Amino acid sequence: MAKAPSTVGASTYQRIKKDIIFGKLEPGSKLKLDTLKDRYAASLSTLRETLNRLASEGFVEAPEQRGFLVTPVSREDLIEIAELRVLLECYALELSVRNGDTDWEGNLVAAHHKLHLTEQQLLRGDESEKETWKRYDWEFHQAVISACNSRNLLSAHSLIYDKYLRYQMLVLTYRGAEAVQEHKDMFDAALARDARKAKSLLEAHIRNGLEHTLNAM
Amino acid sequence: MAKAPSTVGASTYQRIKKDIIFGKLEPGSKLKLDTLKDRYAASLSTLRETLNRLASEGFVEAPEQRGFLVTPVSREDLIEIAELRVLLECYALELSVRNGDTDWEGNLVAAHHKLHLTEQQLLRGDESEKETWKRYDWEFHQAVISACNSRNLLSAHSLIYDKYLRYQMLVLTYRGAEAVQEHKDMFDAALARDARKAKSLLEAHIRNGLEHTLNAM
DNA sequence: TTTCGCAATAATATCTGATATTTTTTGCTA
DNA sequence: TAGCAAAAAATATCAGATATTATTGCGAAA
Repeated sequence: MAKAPSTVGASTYQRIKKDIIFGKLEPGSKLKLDTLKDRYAASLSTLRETLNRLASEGFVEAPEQRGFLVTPVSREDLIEIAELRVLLECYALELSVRNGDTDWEGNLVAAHHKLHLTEQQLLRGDESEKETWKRYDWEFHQAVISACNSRNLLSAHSLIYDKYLRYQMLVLTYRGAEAVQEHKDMFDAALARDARKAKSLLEAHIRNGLEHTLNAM
Repeated sequence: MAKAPSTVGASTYQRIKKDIIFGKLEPGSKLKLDTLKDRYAASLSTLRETLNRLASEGFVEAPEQRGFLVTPVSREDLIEIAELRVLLECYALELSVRNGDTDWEGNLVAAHHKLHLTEQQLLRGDESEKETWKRYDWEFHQAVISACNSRNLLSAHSLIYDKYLRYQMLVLTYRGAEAVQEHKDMFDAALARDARKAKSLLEAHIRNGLEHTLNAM
């Protein structure tokens, strides 16, 4: 479960990234090195390494000679990200559904099961597990495309997924039963190896999420 | 032309990246900090910042606790990158051809002109300008998709283009007249706003380049 | 009052050097 | 030759120090 990073650098990286995605570090806010030093208990050099990395991933901006700030958000940016996610994830899905073996199926079933359980909890009003839910959402989408056989594609997707996720966390509202159904349908189509159908369901799923998030912004 | 970066960090970044892409730093080779310190005249901290950035872009690997190395190359990786480039660039091309205004056309004409001139030189056997040629190749492909209206897409494309470029530089052979023709046809189709045709030409262009590079590896 | 310019203050980028850890190498033994 | 331990080399991390650059606040000029 990707825990316990051995080095200070890796751990700071994960924590800051998470804080950006989950909104604890507000979009557009200045990242003053001295402040971060206390907050994350890391040295200046380590922090700068981390921020450089996040800058190249696009979670942080680094205008020359002016330090760092959390990348601002905007409707246009969200739309771009959602469209890019559609492009990458649908493509990966197609490859994955074509290539997936028995292991892939097993993993997919497990991932959907866990996601589904958590979604049921949320529907019942138990909102205590939002972070868990998001992890399972990630694991599910990841499982679907995991057999695409392209590390490069997976890593591009992972980046764009995280950026999309930040916007979802920003508005903090749960789409509810519809999303549950969309996951279920997509899951079924993928298992049935119906790539075309799965793709169109996925596309709709992402577009609906986009719509929902835009309305809530 | 993106020159004269004001800070040491920015300049080191550009230089190392360039050296990786153009093969001066060999794939898989260890990047020892002390050595780099001399070679790039930057301090340890600055170097580590730079390498972290390059690591997150995928030009460098950073196995924990073991420093840095130039990302190795492989046939599979090249294929993945080429396919991803097809996906991103074709998509961006479609958007761009639909949205492009007069400025876009003007810029495209200029870019193709410069590329074409340099290609003529290369055909005549003047290989002295390989780096220039590649810059114009980039400017041309960039110009085609520049009106796609998505910063996120453009930056993803830029990254993948550079990775693809490294493989081309690795084999160092020029594809010649065919490639020139492909550029020309694509240029014409784009100007004529025939997105479908331009896309299929672009796809073939990239696939042919891939084939060529694979054979030369 | 608004604007401009400059001094004071705060923050950044960069470097050097030190330390604790971890990897890698070397060399010896079984 | 396999295997292990000491020695050497590198790494990750930190704590200052300095020069440079950005920001802020205030008084003078319009």
